[in-house]
Amino acid sequence: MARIEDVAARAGVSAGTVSNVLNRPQAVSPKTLERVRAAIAELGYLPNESARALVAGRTRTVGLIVPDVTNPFFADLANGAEEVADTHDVIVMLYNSAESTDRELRYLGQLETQRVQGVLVTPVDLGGGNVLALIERGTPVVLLDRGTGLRDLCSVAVDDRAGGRLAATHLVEHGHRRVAFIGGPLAVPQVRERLDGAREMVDAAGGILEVIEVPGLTVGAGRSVAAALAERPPGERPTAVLCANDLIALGVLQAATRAGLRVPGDLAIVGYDDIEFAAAAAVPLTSVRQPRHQLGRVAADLLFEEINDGKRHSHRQVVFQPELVVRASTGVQRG
Amino acid sequence: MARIEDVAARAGVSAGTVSNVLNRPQAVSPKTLERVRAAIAELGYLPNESARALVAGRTRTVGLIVPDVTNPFFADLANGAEEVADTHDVIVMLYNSAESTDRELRYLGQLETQRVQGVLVTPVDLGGGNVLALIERGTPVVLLDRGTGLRDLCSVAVDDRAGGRLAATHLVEHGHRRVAFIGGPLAVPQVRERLDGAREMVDAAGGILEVIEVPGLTVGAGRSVAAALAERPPGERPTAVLCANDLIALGVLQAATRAGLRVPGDLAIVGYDDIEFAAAAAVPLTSVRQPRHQLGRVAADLLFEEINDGKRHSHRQVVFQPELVVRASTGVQRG
DNA sequence: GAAGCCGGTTATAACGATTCAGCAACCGAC
DNA sequence: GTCGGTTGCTGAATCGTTATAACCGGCTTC
Repeated sequence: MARIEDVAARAGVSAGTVSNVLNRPQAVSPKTLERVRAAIAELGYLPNESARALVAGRTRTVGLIVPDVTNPFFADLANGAEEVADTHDVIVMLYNSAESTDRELRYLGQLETQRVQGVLVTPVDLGGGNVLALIERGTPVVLLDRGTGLRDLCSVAVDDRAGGRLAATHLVEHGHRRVAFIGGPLAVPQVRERLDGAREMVDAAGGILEVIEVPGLTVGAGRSVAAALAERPPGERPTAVLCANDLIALGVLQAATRAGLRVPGDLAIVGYDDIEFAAAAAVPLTSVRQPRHQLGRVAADLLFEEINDGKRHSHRQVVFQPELVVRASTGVQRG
Repeated sequence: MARIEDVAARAGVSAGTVSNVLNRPQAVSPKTLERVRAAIAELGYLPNESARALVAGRTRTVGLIVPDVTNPFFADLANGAEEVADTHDVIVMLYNSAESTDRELRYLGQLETQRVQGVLVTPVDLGGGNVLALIERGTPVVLLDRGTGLRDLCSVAVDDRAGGRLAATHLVEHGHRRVAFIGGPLAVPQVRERLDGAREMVDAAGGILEVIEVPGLTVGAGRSVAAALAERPPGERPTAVLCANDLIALGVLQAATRAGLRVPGDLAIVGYDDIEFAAAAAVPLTSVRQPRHQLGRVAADLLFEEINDGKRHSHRQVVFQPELVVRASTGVQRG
């Protein structure tokens, strides 16, 4: 593969000039510029990034570690981050930790030996143990959607409590007074916050919020809860459920329909995340949407700010507001 | 950040010895080994990959470009590839082309300037135009799940025709003689092959296969087809549908149930891909499963074979056999 | 006692780019 | 015709690592 010297020889100039053509073309005369460019094209020359990184002391890459690539939330977020990185001439390396601390640790290590400029990461363990070591050794890090508790770090997140309030307010305004919150484990901050927000509004309306904790945010969990709810006499059943994510909501929808409950007539449903399937469900789902793409963009902005400002950078925590998308599963005004 | 010289100074040896500790510890005396390792730990030294790559003339990375990271098929495939890469001490860089030729081209370019050892890619355009340039300049490439037409390349894929046969045979054995195939665009080789396989078996059984082409493999497409089918008088309606993927199948399931058709009583449904939602659907879906993980592993194996064998490597096309997962949507034996 | 060997170590030369001081050629101005 | 000032290019040093040849006591071996 052609090196810069080969190009230089072919164009009859020195290597330094070729480098100038590549990096500061305005410092080269039009005539040689053309000659060198021709040589580059003829040889199919591509600069060696390793050599560049070595002399520059930094690579042109940042890392992005998400807990689940198959979740559209993170795919959109990744796109947003990439757009911003692009404007900085930086490549985003994407990794899927799959919620595994081990994988996260491995990837962080890889990114560090690769000397990436910075890392965007949704930490698996909320204390951010793996991440702290990186930071101490000087790699800029921005936290995504989790671990906002860590004050001396940049982070972006969505206000889950506000999301809970949004969903609950919507139900209350539709006349619901018996509402169930389905989600879990409650130890997950995201779930907890959504619950707290919901409780706040239901309480304020003088309603009753029943909390049904489930082991995971899955379709299966939603189905078994709905099956149990359907068994109750109508008077002891909530008229609406607020689910911690759309998967649970879809499960509830399936099992409830199956058991003969009509949605939203007998049971209104609100989901969370607004995944693609939410709109495509048998009864399109009302859901809380998060500004995913924007989240990625701002996270990347913060990261580059930190990279460029160096020591005199002050960390910021950005919190986005979610938005309610109303569809058929909560029906029309009631009561 | 600490360099190898810093470690050497601290341990009272030369840089060469530190390098030996890292790369050929058996060539170093136990005493100095220990001293050097201690120094490494104390300084938190991490070798600079750019420098390593520069002298080695090759990086320790390969690229993986998939058309849709959110599709579990590719996520599993990526995991398989990564496992293999791990045993070669190589990092997998993951990219999402999102079916965009532009993005694919950009990523391929990035990978090439990064001097990756090789690339695994599901080409967006089936001719593989973008990919050919890479290959000509000497980067080993293995094609994933597409573009198997290109003979002088390594590739892995799943036998879609066999998948179609598998699904159709299952329906025929359950007594179905009026079957509809729903999928499209038919120009997509995957879809076409599945259809051909299905036709083969339905024809052999003396049945009738109706082809319903849809613009895309989406839930919405499935729903509108099912709505139309439900309008027909029972005698003119197929008793079973074979869908080109699970999303269509889920759409059909929803709309059919909605219209009062019972699944599988009035309409049996077979999907394709066996995505997670298939098992979690209102009526769990019979579907054709592909050995996704294995696909990734073998693709990576082929790539490393090519990387290590160099010129005297002969390209291979590996084709996997799919597997039918029977669930409730095709019910019990009929007729 | 000289020659050869051996494990363990060091010094040195790459790898492919960028940067920067320095130099030649040319410019208009006096 | 000489002088400062550009402009455009070259040559050398440099980044952090690995590979390799050379070295060096200490030990056999004849």
